[in-house]
Amino acid sequence: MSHDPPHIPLPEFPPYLKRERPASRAERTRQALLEAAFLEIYLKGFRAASLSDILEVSGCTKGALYHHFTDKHALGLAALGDAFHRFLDHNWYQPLAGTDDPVTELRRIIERHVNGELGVDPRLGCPINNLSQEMSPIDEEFRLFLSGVLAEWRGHIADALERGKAAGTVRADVDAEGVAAYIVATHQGVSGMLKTTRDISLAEKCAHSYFDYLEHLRA
Amino acid sequence: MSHDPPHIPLPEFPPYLKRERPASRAERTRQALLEAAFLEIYLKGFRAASLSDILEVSGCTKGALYHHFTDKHALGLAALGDAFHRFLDHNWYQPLAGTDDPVTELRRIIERHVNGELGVDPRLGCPINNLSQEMSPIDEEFRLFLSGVLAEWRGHIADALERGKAAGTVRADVDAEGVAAYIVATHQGVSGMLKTTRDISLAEKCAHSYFDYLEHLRA
DNA sequence: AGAAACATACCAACCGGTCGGTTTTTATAT
DNA sequence: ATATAAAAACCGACCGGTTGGTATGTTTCT
Repeated sequence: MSHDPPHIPLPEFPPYLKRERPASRAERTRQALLEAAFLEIYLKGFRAASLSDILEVSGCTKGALYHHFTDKHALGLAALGDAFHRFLDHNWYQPLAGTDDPVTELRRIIERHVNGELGVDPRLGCPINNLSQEMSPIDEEFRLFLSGVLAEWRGHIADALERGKAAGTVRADVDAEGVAAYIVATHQGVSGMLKTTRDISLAEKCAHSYFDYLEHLRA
Repeated sequence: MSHDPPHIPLPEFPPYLKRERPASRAERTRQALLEAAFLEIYLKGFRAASLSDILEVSGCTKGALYHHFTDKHALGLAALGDAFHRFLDHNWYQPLAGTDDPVTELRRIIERHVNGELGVDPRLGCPINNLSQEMSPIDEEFRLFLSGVLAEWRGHIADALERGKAAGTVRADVDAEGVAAYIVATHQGVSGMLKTTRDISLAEKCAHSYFDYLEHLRA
C-alpha cells in the first residue's frame, strides 16, 4: 500500500507572480532560486523542502545558493516574503483600496477564491496558512515574519472597513480590527478544511455562511 | 542568531486523555508508545516527529515499537485516531448531544477554548488542524483519515442544529450541514491564527464576531 | 588583476527500518 | 504446583539513504 497521493501536477504560476526578466546573470540565478524555493516550500512545507530539489528545479548549484543566501532560513524567508506580498497586494490590497464598499468587494474576493481564479490550488491550500501552521510553533523567526504578514493583511481589511464606515456602507458600530481578524481567520480556516476534504461543495456552503455574516455588517 | 522559539514546556495531558492503567505489560508499552507518539507528533508534526525521541520518552526500544506497529504511519494513525476521538467526544460530541439549544452550547464550547480550559496550548494550536495542514497534500492515507474525522465532527454539529430546528431554538431555514462546515472551518482558522500571532485579544475579538454569527442562527 | 559568481566533492548528523538474539509470558502436560 | 516448550514481547547494533552545510577550486565579469 502506498501513502502517496494521486499525482498532483505542479500548479501554474499565476501571472502576477511572474517576474520580469532581470538583467544581470547573478540576479537571474537569484530569482531562479527564489522561485524554485517558493514552489518547493509550497509543495512540501519548509522543513521537508529539499535543497537538492530546489537546486535541481532552479538549475543552480550549492555554490550559487550559498553565495546568495546565508542558509536555508534566509532563502525561505526571502522567497516567501516576496511571494506573499505579491499575492496579497494583487488579490486583496489593491481591490480593497479602490472601494468604499468593502463588503461587496470582500464578497468578490472570496468568490474569486472559491472559483479558483487566483491560481491557488485548493488541494495545496493557502501558502500563508500552510507556513503558519508548520513553522510558528517551532521557529520564532518564522513566526514573527508570518505574524507581520497577517497583521498587514488584517490592517488592509480594517482600513477598508473604516472607510466603509465613513462612507456609510458599513455599520458604524463595527469593530473594524476585530472583524478583520475574524475574516482572515475564517478565510484560512475554510481553505484549510478544503485541503483535507477536497469537497468543493463544502467551500460553497461555507461561502454562503460567510456572505451571511458579511452582509450583516452593512449599514 | 537562534531560530528556536522561547522554551515551551510540555503541555499537561488533560485528564480525559489519560488512560486507565492497562493490565498486561504488553498493553502498557503499547499505550506508552501511543501517548509518547501523540505528544511528539503534536509538538513537531508527523514528518519531523523522531522515532528515537518517541522511544526515549516512552522508555521503549525499537524492537518493541516495531513489534506493535508495522511502521511510523501505523503508529501515527493509531495515536492520532485515539486522541482525536477522545478529545472531540469529550469537548464537542457529549456537550452537543445533551441539548436542544445548540447555539448556546456552541458558545459555551468556544468560550472554553478561548479561556484555555481544554488543555489545548494556543501556541501549538489544534492538533487536528495541524495534522490536516501538514499531511493532507502529501499523504492520501492521512488525508482520508483526517477527512473522516472532520466529517464526523461536522456531523455531530449538524445533528445538534437539526435538533435545535425541531425544538424551535434554531431558525428553520438554516442549512445545518453548511453551517456546521462553516463553524468547524472558522474554529480551525481562529486557532490557527492564534498559533502565529499569540495575541489572545485577537481570539476574544474573533469570538465576538463568531458569537454574532451564531446568534444570527436563533429562531 | 581582482572580485564576484559559481561549481563540486565532501562531511557529520540524523532518519526510518531491519534483523538476529534474548527475555518474559502463556499454554499445556504431568 | 511444577516443568517445559512454544509463542509473544522486547532489545539494540546496524544499514542505506538523505539532510543542510562547508571548503576548496574554477569560471565569469568588471
